[in-house]
Amino acid sequence: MRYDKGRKDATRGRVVEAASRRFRRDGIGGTGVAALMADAGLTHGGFYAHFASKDDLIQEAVSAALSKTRDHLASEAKKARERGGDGLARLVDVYLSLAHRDKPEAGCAVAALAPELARHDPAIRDVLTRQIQEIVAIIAAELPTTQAKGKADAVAYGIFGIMMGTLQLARVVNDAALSETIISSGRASALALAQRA
Amino acid sequence: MRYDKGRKDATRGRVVEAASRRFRRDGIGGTGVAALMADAGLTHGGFYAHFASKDDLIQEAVSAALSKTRDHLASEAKKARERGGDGLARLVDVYLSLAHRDKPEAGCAVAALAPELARHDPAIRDVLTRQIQEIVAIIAAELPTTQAKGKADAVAYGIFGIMMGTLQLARVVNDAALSETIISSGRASALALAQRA
DNA sequence: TGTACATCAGTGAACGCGCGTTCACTGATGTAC
DNA sequence: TGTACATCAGTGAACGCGCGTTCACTGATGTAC
Repeated sequence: MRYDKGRKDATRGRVVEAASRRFRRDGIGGTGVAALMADAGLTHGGFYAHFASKDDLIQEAVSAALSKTRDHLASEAKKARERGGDGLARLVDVYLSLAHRDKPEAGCAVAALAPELARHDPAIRDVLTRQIQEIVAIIAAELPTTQAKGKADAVAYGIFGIMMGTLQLARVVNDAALSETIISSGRASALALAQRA
Repeated sequence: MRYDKGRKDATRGRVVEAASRRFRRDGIGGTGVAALMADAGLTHGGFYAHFASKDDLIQEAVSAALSKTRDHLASEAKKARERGGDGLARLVDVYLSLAHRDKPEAGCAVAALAPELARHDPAIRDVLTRQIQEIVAIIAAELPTTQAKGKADAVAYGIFGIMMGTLQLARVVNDAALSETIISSGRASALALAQRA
């Protein structure tokens, strides 16, 4: 082995990171292999030394993005709880924020890509399914009263649906005031739903 | 004029209809001009006798799709009300149904295309913004108690967000049982939200 | 310590293909005589 | 009523371009001597 053991892995990580940002910002179909390799400081030809195909990268990049979102939401909720605050309210505020609306490339991959991913390979959707369940479990764990697990999960799916749908609505609408109204309506609705648990 | 006055308009309508179905099923980027012209029984070259560009058609096709969804939801809610039933419950059931989940090409264009449309021209998003407001107004009109309009609209945005987010979740998940659970959770949550108005 | 070498991550030209768009044309049609 | 004609909706070859992928190569590197 001529180069450091870690060097190729580091490069690969840079490509995954660049792809995960580009995909969320421009869509998967809207992101070419050449563009994301350039983001990682490489030329397009090197791509196939790291990945079998674009589909292979999609799976990894989407998975990496969602893991980060999951960890971020969990840690923000935990921090708020430890400060004596409301973990769920913090989670909802972080997700339904202007910062998240305006930075899709650093945000939730489900909100950025759900319809496009629904048209992709089962392999990609398998990974996604597991990760959605993980995020929903984190929401369920922050729900106020402890009831039957099924009930908490049902409410948590409703809350994730409202967060993700509201974020997309706020992004697609072409009116700044309306977009902010939508975000605060979504926050209030998500929290109201939580009371029901 | 050599052909009937209505003939060209009829052809144009067929192209818009074919496009609106294809876009919702395969995505806008995933639908080529040649494919949608073939759906309408024509060859690709004729496209520019009817539309200035693909973007021009996108605006019209998305608008046509959403108008139909709006009218369908409004008429189903009205019929239920006239039968003495709950208009909003009917609207939610129609939207969050397995039939809607499995037929994106005939369903809500916002659920099928929101993230992709958010990346398009302001002209397209302008039309969309107006049509989303119309759909939300229909939901608001079905809300149980009459309160301040602002409050009803806020709740209605929450309900539309939950319907659309839940439908996308049910479509992207690769597990039939989970998908059905998500849909029924979404229904219950949307209805619970309505009680709050 | 200094040099020759084998490795292999990364380069960039080339591939076949489908895209949106253009354009010279064709041929079915309604009208004028 | 029958024919010649002008119209123009629709055809299909061609365009330049960017896509995902392949492949012969280059050159920076760690190691062996």
